Amino acid sequence: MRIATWNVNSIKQRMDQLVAWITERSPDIVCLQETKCVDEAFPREPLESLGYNVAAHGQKAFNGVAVLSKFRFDEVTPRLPGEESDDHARFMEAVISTGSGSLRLASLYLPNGNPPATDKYAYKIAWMDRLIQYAQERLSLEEPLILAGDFNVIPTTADARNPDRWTSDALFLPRTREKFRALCNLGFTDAVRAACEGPGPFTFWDYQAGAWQKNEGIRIDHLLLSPQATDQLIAAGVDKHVRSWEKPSDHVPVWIELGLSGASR
DNA sequence: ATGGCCAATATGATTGGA
Repeated sequence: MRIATWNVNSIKQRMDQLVAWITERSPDIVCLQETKCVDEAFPREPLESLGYNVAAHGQKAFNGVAVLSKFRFDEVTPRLPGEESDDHARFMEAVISTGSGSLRLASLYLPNGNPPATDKYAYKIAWMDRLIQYAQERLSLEEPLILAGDFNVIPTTADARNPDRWTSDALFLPRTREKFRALCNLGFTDAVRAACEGPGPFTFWDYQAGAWQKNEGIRIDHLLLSPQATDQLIAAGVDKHVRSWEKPSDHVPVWIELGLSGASR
């Protein structure tokens, strides 16, 4: 079974690329971020025609997450617990019935947090604390669990082409990386790092300053696997070539292959 | 050469992204 995550930077602007990539990669489950689209306007039909169930949680203009699944949704729960007043559409948990039992996953879009000296960074850190709390509770279920999405965290110096350029950025500050480590150390496996030696691979290249042409990339889109999901990990990778397509997102798809059968859909 | 982009909005300038 193949599970992927992709920050598409507007679902409406990226439908052609999304369909092309799905056709090429045939993922069973896709977590999307930055759909930038209210649920009523989400382009469900072309995706349903490709055989996916669609669960979207969006808002006007910014943020927005979704999950596409060839398998049935048993539960779909928007919003990260822990702060009722947080109205950003950045998180959706889904429980999915696969041929090999139940799989719980979250499609998440962690706050950017820049500039660091503002309440935006405080919001990022508070959001990470809430994510840690959520993850701790879910790990206690001892089930296959996957946290997938745009974490807006560069975990280590191996995850940026030029780490020096990111030293004072909210994506790479020591406090940010410390929180990410605290999350991972609950028992998650960073699937791409487990499968690929660094430095790289990267998942984001800025539109500006010829970042793609110079390979000035960073790795900020991650798939974190619970021990029970890690037991099934076969392969992981990044579809870098998608960044070279016409009208690309600034992020590319990241995927894992799990040894769960997809028998009954 | 240290700057260069892209998407959404009651839009022609601003905000957010990273």
